[in-house]
This record gives sequence, C-alpha cells and structure tokens, in this order.
Amino acid sequence: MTETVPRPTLEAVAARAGVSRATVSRVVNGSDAVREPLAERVRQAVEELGYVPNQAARSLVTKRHDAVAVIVAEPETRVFADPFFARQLRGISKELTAHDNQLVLLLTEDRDDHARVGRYLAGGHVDGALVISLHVDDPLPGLIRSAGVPTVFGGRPDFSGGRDGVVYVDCDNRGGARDAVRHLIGLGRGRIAHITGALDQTSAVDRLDGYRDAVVGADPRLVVEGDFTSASGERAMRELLDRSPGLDAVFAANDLMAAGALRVLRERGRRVPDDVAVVGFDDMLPIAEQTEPPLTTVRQDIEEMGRLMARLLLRTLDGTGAEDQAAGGLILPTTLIRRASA
Amino acid sequence: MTETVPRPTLEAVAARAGVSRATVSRVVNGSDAVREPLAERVRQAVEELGYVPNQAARSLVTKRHDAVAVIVAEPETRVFADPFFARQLRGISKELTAHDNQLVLLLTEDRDDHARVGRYLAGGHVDGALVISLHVDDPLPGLIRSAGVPTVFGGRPDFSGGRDGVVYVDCDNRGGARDAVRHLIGLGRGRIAHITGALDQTSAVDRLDGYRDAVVGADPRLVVEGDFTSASGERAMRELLDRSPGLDAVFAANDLMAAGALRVLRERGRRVPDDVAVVGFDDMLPIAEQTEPPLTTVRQDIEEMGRLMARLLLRTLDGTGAEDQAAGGLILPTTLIRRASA
DNA sequence: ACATGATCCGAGAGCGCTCTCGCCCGTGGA
DNA sequence: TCCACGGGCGAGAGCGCTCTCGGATCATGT
Repeated sequence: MTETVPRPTLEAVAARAGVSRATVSRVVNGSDAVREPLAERVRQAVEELGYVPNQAARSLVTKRHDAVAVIVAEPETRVFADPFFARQLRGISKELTAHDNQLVLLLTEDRDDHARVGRYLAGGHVDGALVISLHVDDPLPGLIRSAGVPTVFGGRPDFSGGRDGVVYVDCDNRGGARDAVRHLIGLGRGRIAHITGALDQTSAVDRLDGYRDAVVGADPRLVVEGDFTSASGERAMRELLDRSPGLDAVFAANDLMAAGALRVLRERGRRVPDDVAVVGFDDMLPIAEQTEPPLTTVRQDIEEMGRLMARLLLRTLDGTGAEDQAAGGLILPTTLIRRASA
Repeated sequence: MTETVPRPTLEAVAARAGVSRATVSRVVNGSDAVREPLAERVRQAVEELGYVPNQAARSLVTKRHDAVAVIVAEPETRVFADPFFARQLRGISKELTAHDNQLVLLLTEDRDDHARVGRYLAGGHVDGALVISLHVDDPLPGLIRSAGVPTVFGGRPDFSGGRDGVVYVDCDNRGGARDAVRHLIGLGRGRIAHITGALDQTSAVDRLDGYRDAVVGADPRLVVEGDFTSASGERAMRELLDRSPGLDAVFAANDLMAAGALRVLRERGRRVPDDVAVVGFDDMLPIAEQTEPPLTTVRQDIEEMGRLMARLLLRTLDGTGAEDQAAGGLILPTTLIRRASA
C-alpha cells in the first residue's frame, strides 16, 4: 500500500560518488582495496542516499543468506508451559544477531510439518539449522541430512552414538542427575524415587541413567515416567506415594515436575524436606525459587546452550573449522543448587 | 561444508521438459495459461529433478519476500515466565506457514536492539511486521512508521486513539475485566481489590478501566500495581492484605498474578473463595486449572489473536483490501470461565 | 479461401548485486 | 630514460528468476 519509495541501488551510490559499482561494492563489503580519499567519498554517498544493500540480489550471487532456521520440534503443549524454549531461543537470538544473521523460526507439531520443514531446508533458503527439543522417533534428522544443511542440535540426538558429523550441544544430564541423587544419599536418604521426563527424549533417558548410576539396583517401583509437565509431576507423585509410601526422597527430571510433586506431597501431608526431600533439574527461575519450599535443583545454563549452538553453527558456516573441535557433542557442566527442599 | 550439489534451475527444468523458461515459470507459479499436455510434462520434469525455486532470484524481481518479521518487544524476564508469547507465536506461525510465509523472529531487549530492528525493517528484508507486547514508551512504532513497513500490532498501541492506519488485534480487555468484577459483585462481594498489570501496557490500563467501570468510586487503596509476573502478584496481595484486611475479593489482571495472590492468601490463612474470592485473566492453561482452588478467570483466545494478526497482515500485503475492514482495531470477545475460586 | 481474433508459448530484457579480468598509472631498478 | 612490476579501479558477465511483448498456431466468421 502507498507507493514505496524505490530504494537506492549500488548504481545510484556509484553515480553519486563518481565511481564504479565495483568500487562501491568493495567499500560496502569492507574490502581494503580502495584507497582512502575515494573510500570516504563512497561512504558519504551511502550515507546521503541511505543505501542499504539488497539482500536478495546479494544472495543470488553469493549463495549465502545470512539466515539460519530454528526448528522447534515440540509436538504439543510443552512449549507453552516450559520457559526452557524461550530461554534457549533468546540465547540463540543474541548470538545470531550479533553476527548479523536472521532467525527464521519453524514451529512443528506433526508429521505434515516435518515434510514442510524438509522441503524448506532442501529449498536452500537458509545457511544452516538449529534444532531444539528433538524426540527419538523424529524423522527430522533424516530429512535434514538429506537436505544437506549444516545443523547443530540442542540436546543429544538419540542416534548420535557415533554417526559421523552430528554436532550437538547438551548439558551433562547424566552427571547432573548423579550429583543430585548422591546429594540425597549424602542426606541419609535410602528410598529415593525418580520421576523421569518424557523418555522419548535423550535428556530424560540420560537423567534416568544418572539416577541409576547413583542408586545401583534401584527398586523399579521407585521410578515413574512423567513427561516434563507439572501435571505429570503430580500424577507421578501420587502413583509413587501409593506404590511406595515409605519413600523419603524424590528426584524429578525437571523443576516443573518437581513443583507438581511438591504440591502433591503437601496435599498428602508430607513435610518437605523432613519427610521427603525433593530435588529438581534445570534451576528454572522463577519457578524453582517460588515453590514451597524453594527447590534444590541442578542448574544448567540454558541460554548459554543456545548461544553455543548458534556459535558452533556460524563457525561451521564460516568454514572456521568447527569439524575438529566440536564434531560430536559439546557438553556443558551442571551445578547443584541447594535450597530448602533437600 | 562438503560440496553442495548445485540445485537445478528453471533452465534445467525447461531443458528437460523441452520448453522455455517462461513456460516452466508459469507452471510453477500456477498460471492457467499453459495447456495440459505441456503443463504435465513440466510438472514431471520438476518432480524428477527435485526442482525448488530460488527464493532470492524470485525476490529480486518480484520485490516480495514472503517473509514477515515478528518482533517481541519484551525488555526482560516476562517472556520466560508467561506462556502468552509462545501461544501467540504459535498462532502466528500457523497462519504464516499456511500461506507459505516465513517467520523471522526478532527479540528485542533494549534500545540498541530497537535501532537494529529499525534498520532491519528499513532494509526491506521482509514484507511486513507483527509486533507483540508493545510498551507505551517504546520508540518502535515510530521506527516502523518511518521504515514504511506494513504492520499489525498485538494489543492496542497506546497512540492508537485515532492515528491513521494503525492496525491491531486485541481482546476486549475492558469488557472482560468489567464482567469479572461484576461477577464478583453478583457474588455479593463488597470490597473488591484489583492487582493491575504493568501499567505501561495498554492491556493493563484497559483492565483497570474495566474494574473501575464496575466499581465506581473504588477505594484507591484497593488497587495495587503489579507487572504480570506471579512474584508481583504475591507482593501485591501482601500489600493489599496489610492495607485493607477487610477485602473480600480480588481481581488480578492475569492468571499468573492471581496464582501468586492465591499462594499468599493461603499463607495468610484466608480461605478461597469463602473469605476472599479471586478472579484472574487469560485462562492460561494449565496454570488456571492447576491452582488451588482452580481459577475463575476471563478467557481470551490468544492463539486466535496471533492467527488473526497474521491474517490481517497477509491480507494487507496481498492488497486484498484490509484498509476498509480492519484499519483501527479488531477486538476479540472474552468469556468468563467459572471455576472454584470465585 | 482469407481475415480476424483469441490463445499459447518463447525470446529477451532486466532485477541489484558480486567478482574476475584486465587496463592504467605510479613506482623502483637498471 | 626506459622497462617491469604491482596495486587500485572499472568494465562486463552472470547469478536464477519474472514478465512483457510479439510470433506462431488454431478456431471461427464471412
């Protein structure tokens, strides 16, 4: 609507500065092959005309887009309840904009979406992709692979065992979980239950493994599967109390579920931490601080994970060899944060 | 990395189908000016070669990008705590992808970011913009205006009074608030407090106005300002109880704050709804359902707002006249959802 | 049979940019 | 003084697409 003012082109700037297009291009792209008096004249012309390069024309020849896709592969509701994604997204966004790259967001819910994403990536509209919250049976990695788009995953993909060239960033889920449970053991707790996350995600599996590392030969009735939502935390806690009334500690695979567990424990009249100690995972603020009592939990720096994912990808795209240093996975450390719940 | 297979061009498809570029272009873009036997041959060639149009080349001539920017103008922490944004984003995403448009996400925190966003929009990289969560003192609308990019706002901008051409989608904040408070009055409550949202957002102001519509000449001590976070809800509730111990109802400007208020009320030994009735706003699931007791609240369809914003913008971009039908604002209705808290 | 449209398709220009190539000019060595 | 050399700059091609325009083809009216 309304006639858009035609934006000045390289040609126009060149004319105004009395030089050739090539020279303007050189100046704009920061080449040092233009001597000072001229370069300055060009810069001034750019300024005066308010010239902004046409990205489409540029991409047409460079085959770079300075854009990366961020794929949020969460089928349903969790994205809404869990601040996790927003936080990771922010980390990614920061790093990306710091390097003048655009963030193209792709939200997927079902298989149809995956096909669409596959087509999109194959279409070569972006230079790379970042995948958040992948589930094990997801066809996405395959699509991405065949699209040939450089990709960094957030969280270890389930097939990363040894498949070549898979790059991911994750936190030390297993080690963090182990620390959490050992802390409970150190508190003298003997019947430690675990509420797992959605076991179609490796983070949940790894945390479960960490739990098992610490509690060798754990009573299987002390482990209940949740799905990272607080509702599932409540459900799991009820089940645990019904099955094993004698439990004296709970390690939940994230803070949201821990908060749910806390509610049920209160409802059932168990004192925390006196009767039952509770530890979460994520240190998701403000949730972890506002539970009653405040949650002892395993901190992971989610925003940093996002930043790192983006940095890794950009480095790959630059050709600044990421192959060597990061192929495989980058694992961030976790810290146990002690509050009142355990 | 690794040599990317050069993608087939229009030219290649044309050669294979034994037609001209122009004809392939016509088929690809769904023109009906190609007769059937030929069109089919082209389609087959496209299929066989796995041809995908080069968006950059296309944009270069059409001056359209089929991309819109979504600007989340939230300075800080709220984006993380409140599922609001994720939900609106999903609505936007759905509508956009349904029309083959890309979603370019721009997260802004401070003034520097705004300048960057302004430059980005002025750069003409996107066809339009969607702005979420605008604050009153924000320079963004000005930047957008001077960039000349068609824009739809989520939530009424503070200057929308009569300024020409401002398009926005909002829910009936004032009416919804009025209904909520009238409901409390209908319950026989006489001292109804209000916890406002961040008053630099029109939604908070409008809800406050709705409250005042219903409680004419309200005791100013019954109104405390919050900022939409649950922590602020707790703080406000404490202040209210200290100042006006006799209150018998609270209307909070969103569910998060209502949940905070609920916690404080329980902590202070007030029964809900017997001693104090509580109403929230948003019907943010699962929060509203999982409070204790479940929250009576004003429902607004956030995802639908997102969808509508996108639809309005796309329509404007198509030239399918949105000027007439939507210039000004589109206000969605709200519904009071009765649960146990009031 | 020929003129007249209408319809379908191809030729070609051009969108705004980058980048190679070669020209020109200035400098230094003989 | 002349030649070789090198670095700064311009000319021009071409990225992959769209779209106008005109030519070819075919049905139709007379």
